[in-house]
Amino acid sequence: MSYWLMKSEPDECSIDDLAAAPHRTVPWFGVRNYQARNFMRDDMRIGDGVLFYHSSCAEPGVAGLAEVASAPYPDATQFDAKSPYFDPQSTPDKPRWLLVDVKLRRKTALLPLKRMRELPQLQSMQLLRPGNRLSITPVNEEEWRAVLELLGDRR
DNA sequence: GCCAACGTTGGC
DNA sequence: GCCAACGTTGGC
Repeated sequence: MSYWLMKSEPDECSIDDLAAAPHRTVPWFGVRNYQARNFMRDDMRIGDGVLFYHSSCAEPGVAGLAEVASAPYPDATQFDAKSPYFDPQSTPDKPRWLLVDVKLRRKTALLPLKRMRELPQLQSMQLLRPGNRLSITPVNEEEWRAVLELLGDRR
């Protein structure tokens, strides 16, 4: 069992969009970074815990808890010439970009990035490293527990 | 809108 | 294979 933090721009897919999706599940499309892809392709397992993070918005932070809900499979948007995520170099028999489905466990009170930066028990998180841009980062068990504790009784 | 960080591209 | 230029991310 592993844990992850996955960034989503609320304009694209917010925690409420995830809650409203069929089966409260969305394909994590649009990742075009090899490191992030490799996490989905090689390291994620169904049932892994996910911190659903709102980025590029007024109040960035963890907005809910989710889980990995599928094995990796090709991201359909890479074959769609009209999609901003279109990749002309990718072919259906040799897809470059794989994704997993992500399923909501529960929406939480927002744990703002600002607050996360202040909490000593979260300082090891990759998210907080200066210049971190990776949209998917591993979360270790201590960090996961610490975040759960912070979110625990604020349903 | 600025800018730091860093991934990607392409010339050599 | 190096590395400069360029593009993107994302907080502020």
